[in-house]
Amino acid sequence: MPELPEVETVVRDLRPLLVGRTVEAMWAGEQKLRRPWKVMWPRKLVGTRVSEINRRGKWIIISLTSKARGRPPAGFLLVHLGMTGQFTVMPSADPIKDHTHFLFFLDNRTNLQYRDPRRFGSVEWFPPNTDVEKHLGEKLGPEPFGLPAQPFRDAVRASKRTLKAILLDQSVVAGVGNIYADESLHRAKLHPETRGADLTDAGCDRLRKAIEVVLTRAIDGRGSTIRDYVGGSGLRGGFQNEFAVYGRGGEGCPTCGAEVQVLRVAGRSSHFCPACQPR
DNA sequence: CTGTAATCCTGCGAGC
DNA sequence: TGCTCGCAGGATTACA
Repeated sequence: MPELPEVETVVRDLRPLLVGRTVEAMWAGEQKLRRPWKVMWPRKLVGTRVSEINRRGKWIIISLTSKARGRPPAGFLLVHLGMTGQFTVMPSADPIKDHTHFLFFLDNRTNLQYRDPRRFGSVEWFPPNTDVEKHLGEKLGPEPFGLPAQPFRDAVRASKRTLKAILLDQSVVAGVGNIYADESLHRAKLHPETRGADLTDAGCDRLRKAIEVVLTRAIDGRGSTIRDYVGGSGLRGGFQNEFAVYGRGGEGCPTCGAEVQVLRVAGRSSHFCPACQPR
């Protein structure tokens, strides 16, 4: 579900609700997430305080600090929302929904909760001396904002894969998923099956800028809710109403009116306008 | 190197 | 209604 704009919205929502709060108690369910996690949690996270929450690609990084000397070590929580993850702060009095996998009870009668019906997400704890940015950076490409032109051209043209596959590859650019890959390709007027190696300088530059514009607008719209997604305070997104092609197969292209087509590319359904995005 | 399919899961809409 | 089928925002792995 969540791509960069959704994750960014969650982080922005959660920041004022979480930073400075102390974890007073915690609960974790029995079901496995994508990676083994519960056993890694020192119970001692109780008593720690949230000092920061940040995003890198589609990952959420929560920094926990010890509240006082002699208290247990804190560290970091690395969270990925997978397809259906929801990460919210809610009043403790609210009922707990199905598929909730952990709760952090905070010091102001609220709790941080992770809910994920399909359990494709993950939650991992790392010790205080971990360089989380570096750890993520080993597999993640750069953030898609303010990218310099030449390295992006080089990265795209180094591959003979389709543009769709390249955009979904988190090691090229971090944060783009199926929705925003299709929307970016439409904005750049590039066919999803075009080969990276075949792009001109101008094509690479259009694509780079299109990604940035699309993601920025999606963040402004608080992300896209197709089914499950909610932000950190439980609010749905709004950008789904501005899709040019995603989920609009058979409907008219907003630019030229031609019928939006759907193809399977890189194993994912890919929506594009055959007139605006010729091969 | 590329592409494809399967895998991890639950839920929902389409079609019969 | 109720059933089956296919598909869904992600990421990894095995295999051709």
